[in-house]
Amino acid sequence: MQKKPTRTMATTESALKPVVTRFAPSPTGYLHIGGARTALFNWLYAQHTGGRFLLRIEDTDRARHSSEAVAAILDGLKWLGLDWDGEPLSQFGRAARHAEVAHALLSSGKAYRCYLSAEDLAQARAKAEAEKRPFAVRSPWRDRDPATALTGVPGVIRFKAPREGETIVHDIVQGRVVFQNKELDDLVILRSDGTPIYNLAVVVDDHDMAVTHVLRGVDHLTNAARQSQIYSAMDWEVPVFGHVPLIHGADGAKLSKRHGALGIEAYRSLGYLPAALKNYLVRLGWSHGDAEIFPLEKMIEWFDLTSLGRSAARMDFAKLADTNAHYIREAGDSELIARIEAILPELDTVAVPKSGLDVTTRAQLLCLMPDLKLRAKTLREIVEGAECLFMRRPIALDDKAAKLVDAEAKKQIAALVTRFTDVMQWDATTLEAQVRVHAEAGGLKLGKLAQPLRAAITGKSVSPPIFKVMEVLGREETLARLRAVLV
RNA sequence: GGUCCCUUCGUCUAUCGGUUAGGACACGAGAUUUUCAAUCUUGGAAGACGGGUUCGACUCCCGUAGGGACCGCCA
Repeated sequence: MQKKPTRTMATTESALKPVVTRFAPSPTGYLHIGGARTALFNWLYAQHTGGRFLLRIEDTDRARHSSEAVAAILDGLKWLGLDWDGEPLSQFGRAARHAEVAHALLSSGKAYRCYLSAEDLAQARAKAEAEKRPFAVRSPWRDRDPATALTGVPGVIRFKAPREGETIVHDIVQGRVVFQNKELDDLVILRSDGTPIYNLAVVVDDHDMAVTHVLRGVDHLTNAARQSQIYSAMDWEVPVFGHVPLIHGADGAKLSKRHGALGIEAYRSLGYLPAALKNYLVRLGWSHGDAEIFPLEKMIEWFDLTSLGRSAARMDFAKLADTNAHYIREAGDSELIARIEAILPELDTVAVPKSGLDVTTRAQLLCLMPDLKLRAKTLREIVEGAECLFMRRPIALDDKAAKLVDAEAKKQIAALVTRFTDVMQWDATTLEAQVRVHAEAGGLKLGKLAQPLRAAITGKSVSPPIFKVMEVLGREETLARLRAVLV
């Protein structure tokens, strides 16, 4: 290595070693919000240190594996912009290596063949429960001479966990967590069919992939203890563990479908921006002083493991919406249109062309976008705000709108129509000027005229600025809509 | 039940023994306004409880209560 020491490495900015992190979902369902957050944390930390972020699919349980789920997870990560290094690794494909390690443990006396049947175990468990006694597997095969191994019975390989002393997990988030070894029993590492069990596979893979930092949900904390024991048995270096708190529903209970344990693709089709979702997620359990908005570069620059909190956070859709509104306002108009078009087929709340926008509508939408995005918290709300563009004559007026178009209003509209017919320049400024002149002449407040116009043109009492809508709709369409309420 | 973890405004959080306990979202009031927003001003709102340690605790220690996670030949 001939690396010249750079200036930055010597200065105050700590020269962090590039780390290797990973995200290791099991493909049993979609990528949920909690998974997205752990993936984000891992990704951010890798970026922060200039390291690598790897992806591994934990698919050793073939019965629960689904390739659609894998695809959904990859799509979700891509949508969020969490790109991984190299090819995603399939854990299943490494079964031979896992078995090899299990056998190495076996021959070094750190594991043993166990012939306890599932029924034996179930009985022992039931008995312990009946006696209100904590259950731990105590296999009679643990200390038996390996030569007495049964033949013809498949059996499993169990890890010979230490019975004395304690196992300490040094966790960068949770601190020093001590487990008494007598509480940890001998876990199966290789099934009777020769396939590996999760806790073994994880250790072997993380080691082989040279993972330096394992960031995952606290639900894995006890696994960290058992995994630490396997690391020691293999004489491998234990990675840095960081067990992040889980995300709860708004009521503090476990996140269920009712609360919004939606797949990431649901957030997409609800009209959230990936940047907003990332921003919201990174603030759940992590902070950087009073900062709330993190442009990606800042997020990467500031993200650290020491500022991760230890308590569970609740999902707050109002805050997510606010963050999303912020990113919508910052986004480019054509980018927003592209994102809207991407989710158009999934929009069921508004009458929009599912097939896509025609050239005219897209141009109108683009023109109105600066006004629309100021009023929307989600892409769906943008579309809802733009509904007047998708409407076809005759425009149906809702109750409030119908009320606004009373006899007096119709009189004014009739007068305005004549005025508009002669307008040279059909744009918002000119139109507004015309209406203002008319209002002044009649001694009316502008709202007295703008509201009926809005009602007649959009069918609603609220809309984007009405003169802008008129401009975008064009002379012909606008006048036609106005005349329609006069008959 | 056992083990482990957590506990500051309604929510997300700041505070790293000395602050009028700060910010953001949400909520209330006002200003502005062609509607709705946006924006600006402004208000209310918190250290679970009980003991210690200390000159001094939100901050450290212990206990209680509440919440959570894990206890599979699942991951």
